[in-house]
Amino acid sequence: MDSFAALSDVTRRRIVEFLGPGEQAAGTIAAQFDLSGPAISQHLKALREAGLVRVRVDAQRRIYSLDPDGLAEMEDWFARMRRFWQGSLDALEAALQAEDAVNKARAKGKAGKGKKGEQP
Amino acid sequence: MDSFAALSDVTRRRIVEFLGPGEQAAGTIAAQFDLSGPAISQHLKALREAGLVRVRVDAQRRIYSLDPDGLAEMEDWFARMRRFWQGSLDALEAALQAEDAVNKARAKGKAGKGKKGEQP
DNA sequence: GACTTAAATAAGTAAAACGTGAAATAAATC
DNA sequence: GATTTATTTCACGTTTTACTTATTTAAGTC
Repeated sequence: MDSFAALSDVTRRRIVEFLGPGEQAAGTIAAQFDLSGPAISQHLKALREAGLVRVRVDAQRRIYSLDPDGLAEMEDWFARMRRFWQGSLDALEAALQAEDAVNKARAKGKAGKGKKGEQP
Repeated sequence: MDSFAALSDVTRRRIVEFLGPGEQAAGTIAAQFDLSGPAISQHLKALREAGLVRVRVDAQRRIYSLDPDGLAEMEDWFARMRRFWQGSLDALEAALQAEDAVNKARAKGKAGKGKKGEQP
């Protein structure tokens, strides 16, 4: 299971959020949810295998914490994508400004007629 | 389907990546994959409903593009979480430095005994 | 108006995900 | 060493997902 799939589940996302402030025992995590222990245990396994959390053993307890590496890896994807969609945002702004200019021009000259999607 | 679930699928993620550089017709997108047209159409629907992409109609063609809003919304989650795991990273660095200091001290004094994970 | 092109929807299916209760594992306590 | 505590693993039912092919919708083109 990859990191994205791991975070597709709301419960797992909430677990990650819960671990934000600091490490927590499996039982403490489970107590936050209206689900059976095994259910949480399986979610933790998924997060572990996705490299999003780490376990530390303390007697019978398993103490879970965020794995910054796994999370950073996901952010990388967004960083890579952001380059593009930031561009899109810029393009959108430009388009809106252009449209605005056209509207102003129209208001002045009140020229009519035009198919869909043209910017004269 | 929420945005995270939408991106949990590799194909959908690849579609988003493919749309990075700019808008593309559904057919062009489908051509990138070894899947039937309907399969891609369904993936596009999922991405649309998640608010990650937009469609524009051009005759029979549907031109898809990234929806910066939807993508930004996801990044917000990471931004919110980053505050925490940045802290964790700092803690990790501190821990590594501390470990380093200990190792140096050991090298000097050549004291033995320790748990697993030491590099003699 | 028939035909082609482009895409979406419908219906069905096999595989995966998510939950449960029961059993197994393992450390601490009495 | 039997019992309690914390958690995981197992077996299994239900629901969801990701595909497929067949059909429908809709806009050109001849």
